[in-house]
Amino acid sequence: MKNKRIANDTCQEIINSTLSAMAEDGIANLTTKSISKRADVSTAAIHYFFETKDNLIYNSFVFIIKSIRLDMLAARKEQTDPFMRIRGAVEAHFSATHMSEQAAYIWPQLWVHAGCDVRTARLVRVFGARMVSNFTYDLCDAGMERRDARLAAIELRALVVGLWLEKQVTKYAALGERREVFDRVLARLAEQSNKNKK
Amino acid sequence: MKNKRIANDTCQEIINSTLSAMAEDGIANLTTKSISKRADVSTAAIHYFFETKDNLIYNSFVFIIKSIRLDMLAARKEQTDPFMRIRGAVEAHFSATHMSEQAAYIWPQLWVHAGCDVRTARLVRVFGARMVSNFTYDLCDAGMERRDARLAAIELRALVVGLWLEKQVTKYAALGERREVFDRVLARLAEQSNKNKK
DNA sequence: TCTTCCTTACTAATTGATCAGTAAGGAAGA
DNA sequence: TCTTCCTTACTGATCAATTAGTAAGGAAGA
Repeated sequence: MKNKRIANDTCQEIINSTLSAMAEDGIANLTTKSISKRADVSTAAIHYFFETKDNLIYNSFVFIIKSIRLDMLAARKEQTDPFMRIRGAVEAHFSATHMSEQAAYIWPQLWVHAGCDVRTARLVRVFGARMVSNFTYDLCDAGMERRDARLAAIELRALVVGLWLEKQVTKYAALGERREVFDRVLARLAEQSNKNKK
Repeated sequence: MKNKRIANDTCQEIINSTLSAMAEDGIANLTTKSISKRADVSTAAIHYFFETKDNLIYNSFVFIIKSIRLDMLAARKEQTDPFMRIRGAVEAHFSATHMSEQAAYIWPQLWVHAGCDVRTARLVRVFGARMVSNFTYDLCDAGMERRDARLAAIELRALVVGLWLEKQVTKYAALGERREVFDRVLARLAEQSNKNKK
């Protein structure tokens, strides 16, 4: 309120507020006023730091993509076994530790925004492509042939997104079922790549 | 313009306009004015038929869900082989024949809206649950055990949604790859259920 | 003093919604 | 057949509220 020289913190606070407001009320009801209230700053501060509302939204998306990306990379580095790397990446995707529960609701908003904003579309595309690329690498590492690995990676990524959406939005499956589906797929892939090795 | 007594057509035109406006500009930029322009009626007409903007949005969502649902049911009825039924349902989901290309972009908007509207949330949940239920039935029909069928159905549904999203938004895979991924999964399930039969 | 960070105070435009009014047509009685 | 009456299906004008964005200035540290 009175402390100064914390511009970076203020910026971050505005971004956090943008994400939480978006998650709760949807992008349709996202206003500079609602953001400024949550961040406890004036609406003018938003324009001071981000110029336009559109730019703020884009930068908020960049922030979460980066966060999850970092989480996934960190989870990968801990593991040497390729399947544990995949599992770690997926877990980071699902939990996103430092993100609040609500922030998880950002993904569909991201996809929507990608539909009418080129920058956001690229952001989403690059993130997805990297995930597939990582999975492909891991599966090759596990002994799969390049082509099979690529297709399996695409399948894996689609599955992760689909299961994520099911958990967050559609919600027809029981808690254990989701986990079991994923475990089975991983087990099958492991079996498949072992067969290749022989 | 001047013709009256075509309320049903006008209603439908407003819904179509809502969907196309939503697909093009996103739900964030959806206004009664933009809808009324596309439908070539006054904004007052929108309120006359749908009372509130929110109610119009909900009814538009109901319309597409029903449309796709009908398409899927029609596709299922044509087939006797369980795997062909699954394939038909998925194809209907991907193509949505009588819908324009743009309308396909509605899904993420639906998921977003489900996040802050209970009615929409139920709509999405029921649609997803029915799809899983249908797939489970088909897989049982093919010879799978109930439990396996249920898990495979959840996997299948997640895969369909994930691949759809990849095609529409993320766009990292080539045209053939998507098809091949799905074909492989179906082939594997067929093999799996054949093994059970023996 | 200068720069950084942010507020108060504002505006012009747009928003969803409401209003009174009306043209078209069907139903019913004479 | 003609008149009267009522309902349906809208329109154009207007509403208060809200919107994103701006201009000016102040407080505080360097």
